[in-house]
Amino acid sequence: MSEQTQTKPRTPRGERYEPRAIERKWQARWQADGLYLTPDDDPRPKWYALTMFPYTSGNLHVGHWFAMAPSDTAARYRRMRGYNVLFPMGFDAFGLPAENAAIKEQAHPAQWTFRNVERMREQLKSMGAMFDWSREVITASPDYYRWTQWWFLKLLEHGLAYKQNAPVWWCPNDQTVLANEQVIDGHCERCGAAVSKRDLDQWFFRITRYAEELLDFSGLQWSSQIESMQRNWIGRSEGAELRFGLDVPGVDAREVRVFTTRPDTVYGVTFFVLAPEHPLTLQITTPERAAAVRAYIDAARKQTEIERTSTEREKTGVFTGAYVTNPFNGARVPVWTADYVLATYGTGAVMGVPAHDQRDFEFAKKFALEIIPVFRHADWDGGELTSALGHGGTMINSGPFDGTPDEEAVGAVVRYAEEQGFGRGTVTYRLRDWLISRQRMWGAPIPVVYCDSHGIVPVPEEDLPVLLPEDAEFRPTGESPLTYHEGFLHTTCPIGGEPARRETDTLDTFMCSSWYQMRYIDPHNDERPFSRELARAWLPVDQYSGGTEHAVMHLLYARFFTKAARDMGIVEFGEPYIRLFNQGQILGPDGQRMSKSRGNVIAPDGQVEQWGADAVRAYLMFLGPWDQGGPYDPSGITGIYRWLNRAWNLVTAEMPPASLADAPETRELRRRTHHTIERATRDIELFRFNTMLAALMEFTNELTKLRESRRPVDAAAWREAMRSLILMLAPSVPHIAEELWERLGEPYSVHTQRWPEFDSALTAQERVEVAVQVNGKLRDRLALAPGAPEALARDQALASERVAPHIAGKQIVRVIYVPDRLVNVVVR
RNA sequence: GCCGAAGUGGCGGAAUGGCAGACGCGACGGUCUCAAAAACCGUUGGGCUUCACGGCCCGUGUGGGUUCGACUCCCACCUUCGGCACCA
Repeated sequence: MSEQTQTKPRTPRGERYEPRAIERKWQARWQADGLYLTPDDDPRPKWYALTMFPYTSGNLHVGHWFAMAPSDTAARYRRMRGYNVLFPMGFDAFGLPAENAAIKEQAHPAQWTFRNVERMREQLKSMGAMFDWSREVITASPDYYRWTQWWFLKLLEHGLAYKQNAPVWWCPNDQTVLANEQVIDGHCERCGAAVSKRDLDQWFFRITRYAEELLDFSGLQWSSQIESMQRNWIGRSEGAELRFGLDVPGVDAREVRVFTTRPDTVYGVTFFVLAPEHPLTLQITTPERAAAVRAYIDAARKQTEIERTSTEREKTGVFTGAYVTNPFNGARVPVWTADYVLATYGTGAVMGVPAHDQRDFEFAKKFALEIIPVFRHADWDGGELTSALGHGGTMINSGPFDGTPDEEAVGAVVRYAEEQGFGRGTVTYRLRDWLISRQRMWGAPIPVVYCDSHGIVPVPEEDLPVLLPEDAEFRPTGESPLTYHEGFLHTTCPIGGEPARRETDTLDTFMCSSWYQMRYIDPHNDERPFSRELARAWLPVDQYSGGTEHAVMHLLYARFFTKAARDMGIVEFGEPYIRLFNQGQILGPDGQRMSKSRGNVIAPDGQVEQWGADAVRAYLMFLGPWDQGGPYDPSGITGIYRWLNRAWNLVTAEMPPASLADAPETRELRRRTHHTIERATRDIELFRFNTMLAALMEFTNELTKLRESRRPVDAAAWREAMRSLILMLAPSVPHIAEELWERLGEPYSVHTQRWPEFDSALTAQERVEVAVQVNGKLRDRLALAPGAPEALARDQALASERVAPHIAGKQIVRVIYVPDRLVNVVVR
C-alpha cells in the first residue's frame, strides 16, 4: 500500500488515531519522567524478567520484536500485578562479525560495534518497551569485560580453568578454534565451513565437573524440549571401566583401560580397538605393522569430521600387531586401530564384542574376526549371526557367570571386576570441557602473562582490565592478531618484573553472556562485578526468554557459571534462570527463514512507520502461540490496526449519561467486562497472548455494537468497561493505552495502575445455552438458568420438537446431563 | 536409525472428553462516493434439499479402538519440523 492511497479511518467525533504522534509523545514523556527506572529499594516483591540480549549485528529485525514485545508485555503485566519488575536490556557486542566487518571497512571493530549499538538502541526504543536503560550493559566495553576477565581469574584460582595441549576443532574460514558446542554436523556453527582437528595449547573450563549436577532440572520451570536437548548433549552413560593387560616389549604401560556400557559381554571380546589418536596406538605397534598403522593414522587425521563420522561408511582399520589380555578369562585378543573409535569419548578404546554390538559386528565381518555370543537370546537359533544381538537372554560362554539372567548380568560382572581389581563401575559423559580460547581479536583478552621465570602468571585483579589495543591489525592468520601488536604483546611479569609476554588469545564470547544477568543488577559497580546485597535482592532471574538456538550453548554455559559461582562463594544459588520460555521463529512471508539473499526480510522500522509500534507489537503477539512462530504476513496487520481504531473510537466517543444500575442490559455489560478480565488474565498468565488479544477484540466489538445500538447504557458500568479495556490493553499496546487513559480523564500513568480484578459473582450468565444431542449428534439447544436441575433439562430436551423425530419409535436407554453444557439422549 | 513436537476452512489460528472452525486475514455482497481507495455493515468448511424459515449428510493427516459422546484418550501407520546420531 502506498502512502498516497492510505487514509485513516475517521472517528464519528473527535480526533483520529495517529499512532506515530502519540507514540513519540509518550516515549518522550516516559523517558523524561523516568517511568521505567527500577528502584533497588522498594517494598514490593521483586520480579526479574529477562530477554536474551541481541548481538550487535547493526539492525533489529522482526524476530527481535517477536522475542521482546511479548516479554515486555509479560513484564508490564507483572508490574501491574504489584511487583517491582526489573526488565533490563543490553548488547552482546564481542564476536567475529565485527572483526570481519572491520577487515572489510579498514576500521576498528569497536567503531562498527558501537555505531551499531547506537542504531539498535534507537530501534529498541521505538518499541516502547519498559526497559530500564540506566542499567544497559555492553559486553565489549572495558567496564564490562574487566569483570569478564575477573571471572576468568576466579575460575583459574579455583582450579576450574586450565591450559592444555589437545586436539581441538579448527574452523579454516574463521581462522580460530571452536567449542564442541559450536560444531554442528562437522561444520562451523557460525560460517558453515567444514571443520578439522588441530593440536593446540588452549584454555578450557572444567564444565565436565558439573556434568551430573547439570542433569538436575528440579526447581526449574523449563520446557521439556530444552531439558532433553541438554540431557542429550551431556550424554550420561552408565557402565564400567575395565583394565586389559598389556605386555609389549619396550612399552611401560602394563594395561589399557576401556569404557563399556556392556561389561556383561566381556567374555565375548574377540578383538580390541584403539582410536588412531590414542597415545598407545603407535607405541604398541610392532615394527612390521608400523608403516601401515602410521599411514592409517595420517589418513584418519586428514579426514573432515563429516567423512569420518558418516554412519553409512564401511568400517576401516588396521591391525597393530599387538595383543591385550582379557583379565576375566586370560584370552589374548588382537589390538586394532580404527576411526570408528573416538579418541575423545570414554578412554579412546573399545573392547570388540561383535556378537552384541552392531559396530563391532560390522568390523569383525569386514576383517574376519571371531564372533562369540555370550547371551542365549530369543532371536538367535544358535546358527551364524547376521547382525549383533540386542539385550536379553541368559549368559553363556562366560565361565562362572553362565546362566545369569540379563537383568543381573551387569551388576554381577562389575562386582566381580571390583573384587578382582579388573575395573570398576563408572559413568561417562559425552560432554567435554568448554574450550574458551579464540585466536581472534574482538573479544576479552585472556588475562594471563607468560614469564620465563614464573610460567603462567595471572594478571592481578587490580590491573584489570587488560585493554584491547585500539590500533591492532585484523588479518586472520590462524593466530590472534594481538600476537602482532608489539605494545600489547610485551609486558612485565607481575611477580618479578621480568620481561614477559601476554596471552594473545581472547575469551569465547559465550563467556560474556554467561554472567550478564548478574551485571544488570549493579551495572555501574567498579569495585566488584555486583554487590552481594543486590544479588540477594534480585537474583536469580525469575523469567527468562529467548530462542531455542541457545539450548546447549549459552544456557548450558550460564548454568555452569552459576554453579561455579555458588561453589566459589560468589552467589548463594545454583541456577541462573528459574523459568525459561522459548519463543518460536518468525519466518518471511514465503514461510522461509528471513535472509537478505532470499529477499524476504521484513524490517520492523517500515512496519512501525506505517502502522505504529503498538500495532506491530500486537500483531506479532496475535499471529499464533508465542512458542510457535511462523510466517510474517504483512497483510494481516490491518486487522490489528482496524481493531485499535475501533478501541480508539469507542473510548473517545461521547456516551449520553444514564443511570440504569439494575437494568438487565447493565448486568450483561458488567458480565461481559468481568468475563473478559477473567479470560485475559488467564491467557496472559500462560503467555497466550494471541487468545488474550482475541478476547479483547471480542470485548471491543461487543462494546462497539452496544454503543451503535444507541440504547441508553448505565454510565458507571460503561466507565468500568472503558477503564478495564484500557488497563488490559496497557501491557500489549502501551502507547495507545496511555493516550486513551488520559482522554478518559484518568491520572497518569496507566502503566502504574493495577491490573483489573474480576468478580466471579458477576461473570455468571443469566441463561446458558445447553446443547441437546441424540446419540451424540446435535439436534437442538436449550436456554436454561445456570445449574438447572437434571430433571428440568431432561424434560425440556425430550419435549423439543427438533428432538422428537430422532427419538420417535425408539427406546430411550439413558440420558446424560452435563450441567450448563449438554443433554445427550441415548436411544436404541 | 533414536528421541521430541506438530498435522483443523483459501490463509494465520481457536477449542485438550461435551455445540469444531473463536479472533483475525482474504474473498464475495452491500452502505457511502461522480468513481475508486479507505471506513463501516453483512455472508463465508464441503455437499444435498427447501419458494422460504429450515432440514439432512459429510468433515480436524490415514486406519483401527475406548466412550453415551473423540480435534482432544489408546494402538498402528503416513507426512512435516526440531534435536541427537559409529559416544563403545
